[in-house]
Amino acid sequence: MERKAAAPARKTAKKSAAKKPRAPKSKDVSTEERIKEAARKLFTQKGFAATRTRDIAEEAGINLALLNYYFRNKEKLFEIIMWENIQLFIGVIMQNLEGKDMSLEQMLEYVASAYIDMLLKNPDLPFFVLSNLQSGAALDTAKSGVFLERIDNLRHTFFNRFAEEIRKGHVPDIHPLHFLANFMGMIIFPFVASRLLMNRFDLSQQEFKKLMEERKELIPGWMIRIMGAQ
Amino acid sequence: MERKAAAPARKTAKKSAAKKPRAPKSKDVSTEERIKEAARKLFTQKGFAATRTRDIAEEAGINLALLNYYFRNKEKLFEIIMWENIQLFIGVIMQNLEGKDMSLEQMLEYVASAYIDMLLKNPDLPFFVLSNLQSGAALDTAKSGVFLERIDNLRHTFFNRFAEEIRKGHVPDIHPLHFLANFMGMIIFPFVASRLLMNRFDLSQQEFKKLMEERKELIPGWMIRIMGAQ
DNA sequence: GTCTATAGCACGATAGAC
DNA sequence: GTCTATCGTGCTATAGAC
Repeated sequence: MERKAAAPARKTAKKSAAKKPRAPKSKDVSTEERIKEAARKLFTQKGFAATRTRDIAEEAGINLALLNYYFRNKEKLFEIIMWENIQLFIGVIMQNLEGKDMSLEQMLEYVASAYIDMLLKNPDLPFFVLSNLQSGAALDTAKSGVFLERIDNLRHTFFNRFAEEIRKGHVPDIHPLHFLANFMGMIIFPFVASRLLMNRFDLSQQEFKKLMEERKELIPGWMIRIMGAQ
Repeated sequence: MERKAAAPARKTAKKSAAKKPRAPKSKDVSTEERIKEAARKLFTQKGFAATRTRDIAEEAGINLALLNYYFRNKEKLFEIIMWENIQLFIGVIMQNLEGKDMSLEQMLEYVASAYIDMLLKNPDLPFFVLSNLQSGAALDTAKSGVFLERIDNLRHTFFNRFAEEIRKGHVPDIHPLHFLANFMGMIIFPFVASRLLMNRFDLSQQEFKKLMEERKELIPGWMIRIMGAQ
């Protein structure tokens, strides 16, 4: 009857997993950390549903059972990774700005530069974070809400100073959201659309990276122009 | 032994599915179209892996087996939705621009306005499209490549005229990618981060929508400023 | 074309030896 | 702490009646 493959939906994932000589990780990293590292990589790249615990175990070079020994289950592990990623993602924005007494332009330069550096190291991060904060993502919608609250409880130094700055001098009639969206969009969007852009302009990874480096200096200038009195 | 629930990972999805009186869709819509509509909704919201064929069937008000009757399997159905979404997503950019002889500013206005209208109607679209074009997404990486090629085969009227315009007059030393990334980022990013922004600024859906409407007129102005000679 | 029933497998989680 | 072996179930896909 030629049945053979009733549920072949997984052929994709299995293929690349074939053998792999169990990554020669140094033993000085604890097993728990190895699992988290593997989970971070896979969850961040493929999302919750598309990642299988078996893959995490293999990537970490340990047995599947250990995953449930250290972290209770897949979901718990995901939430840990999720929260760490969120902190990384928005942490950049609010580190050490309080009390630094910078000008607006200096702030923009500082944040843009730090953010782009971080994104060059973690290109998949914005997608992961944003996607899991939007509704209807991997987790229960209620869960996203919890994270959003937790985010809000961290004081947004940059957001606040940014909004304040706008209210003070620049552009009276325009909602601060506009400028924040522009700023973050200019920084983050190219990473979210990197494949599309690299394809469009026929760029190598190196060339793309170089352009992103350029943006560290360009973006603050653009922002100043945009925020000038209308 | 208290086993009972060996794989409780699904509690989330099952809950909301409880009964639902089989949506009173009008009969003049073909079954095939109903399935596609349901699939578009769910795939776009939750992605490939997190969407179950059972949910699609229920959402469409038909039996599961019909899904495989019309479309061969889950993956085939996904590819159809994927491609239609891509066309919607980048189609806006290149409709009727050829031979219209607009100024740069007019082009920016036209595209920004059309794009934002489309995004207001399909807020989940950018996430879906971008996420599935980046590597390591729902589908095999090779698949993304196919789509990228297909995209490139559609002539990018706007991209071309945009890049050309930049080369002609404005800003000689800056790579066109920068401006395209800025433009698309300003348009698309707020939708990708809508939850975060609405939460941050304490906005209702209505208020958010209104701000997006504002951006139709603001973005072209900002772009002109940015692209002015440095 | 549309349904019910079910095959068959892959997954997450656990038991239990060491 | 770490492993192997296995359970129970959710899933996709199909067979087959109507």
